[in-house]
Parts: sequence; structure tokens; C-alpha cells
Amino acid sequence: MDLNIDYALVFKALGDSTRLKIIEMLSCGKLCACDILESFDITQPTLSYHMKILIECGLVRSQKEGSWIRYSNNNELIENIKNYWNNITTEQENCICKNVKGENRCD
Amino acid sequence: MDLNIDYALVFKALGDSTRLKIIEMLSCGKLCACDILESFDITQPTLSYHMKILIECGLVRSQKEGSWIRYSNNNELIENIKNYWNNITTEQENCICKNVKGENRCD
DNA sequence: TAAGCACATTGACATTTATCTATATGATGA
DNA sequence: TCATCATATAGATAAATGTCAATGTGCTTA
Repeated sequence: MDLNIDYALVFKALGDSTRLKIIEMLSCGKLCACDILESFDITQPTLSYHMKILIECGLVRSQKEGSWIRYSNNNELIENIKNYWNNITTEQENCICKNVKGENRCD
Repeated sequence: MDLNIDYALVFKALGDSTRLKIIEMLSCGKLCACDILESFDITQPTLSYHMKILIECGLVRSQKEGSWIRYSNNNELIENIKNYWNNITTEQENCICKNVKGENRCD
């Protein structure tokens, strides 16, 4: 239960087409780095760098299995992102564009 | 109807806490740059730079009104993002981790 | 124990990013 | 017309990013 999610960091991680595709690939199940690597035209260290970014922001989990590492999406965070996006794109009570009298300065 | 959305570019735009907060602010309605600027500790040119990034990826629309510019969220793209996120985080038919015989190489 | 495989780390590098100050542009109002 | 206000652009700069080749680490297996 991560109560301290840095959503800007999560979106930054998603702001790269390689990493976005990795998330898409992992939505079907766990994969090792070598399987992921096949789909891209990058070197192994570059993929390792991208995996690190995905793991550090919480989007991906890694699990050691012998000499392999199985990577998987963190579905809890994936669900949180939906809620977060819904929240920030929906009009709130304490809206900046409501002035002191509660009137809407915008629109 | 924008059929050519660069989602990595959209997420990259969202990968900055200032821009994320701007989207949140605009979810309540249109705002001019000066209203937005008040909420941040950045200079006017820096805000202008962030607005440009949000506009170029399609998240924000601008509308000239006298000497003001009213910025607003592009709700169509905001909705598209939900669908896109749902799509790429849901298991697909042509899954990379299904091999030729349809078996799941993962899990 | 030695070799090989899977993945991470390091160091280098070119490019991009976020920020500022200074200045330009374009509309409004005295 | 001139000053002012709202926003954009230009130029500079420090920091971050994405990439690679080379190397390290930790299993596994011959």
C-alpha cells in the first residue's frame, strides 16, 4: 500500500515510447529482460536503464528466479493512475478559479 | 478528431509537477496565464514554456480574448488518455508472451 | 572449478530540459 | 500616440536524459 506516489515521476517514466511499449508488453504477463529486449533495437544496458526507471517509479516489479529476473506490471499502481487521472481532470470543490464569493472566475 | 496522438509525448508533458498541476487547475475551467502564474514560484517566461509544451502535445487549448489568452483542457484528449491507458494495460490477443502455439511463455 | 548466461553498473557522450534575464509583440486605455 | 498590460521569443546555462561500449556480479551447468 504505497501512500506516497510521485505521479509526475510515474508520468515521466511513461513519457518514453520504449518504456510505454514495455508496460504494454507486461500487461500480458511476466517477462524476462531477454524477451523484452528482442522487441527493441537497443542494447542490453539501455534496456536495463529503462527497467530501472520503471521499477523506481513503482510501475514495474522484479522478481528473481534463478539467474533470470521476471518483470511484471504493478497492477495496483496502474489502477491508482486511473483514479488519479480521473480526480485531477474532474472539477473539484476548492477550485482555483472559484473566487471568494464562490463565483467562477473562469468560463 | 485527432487520430495521430503521440501518447509518449503526452505522458512526457505530464511528467512534470508544474504541468500536472496546471492540468488540475484547468479542470475547473478556463484560466489566463496570469491566474495560473500566481500559483507557482516561477517566472512568466517559464510558465509560457510549460504552456507551449502542454499545447503542442494537444492537452491544452488556447483562445485569444482581447489581450488575454484563455487556456483550457482538451477534454477529448483527456478522455482518450483513459481509453489508451485501459487498452495498453489490458491483456491483448496478439500478446508478445504468447508463443506460436498460443501458449503463454510468461507467468 | 571454469565457462557461459542474465542482468546491472560505470563512464563517456550528445541531446534535451527547465530555468532565468532581457527583449519583442500585440492589444488596451489614458 | 504613448504607456501599460499580457504573453511570447531569444539566448544563456546547469542539470537531466538516453544511448553506447566495456566491465562487473551472481547463477547455473558442464
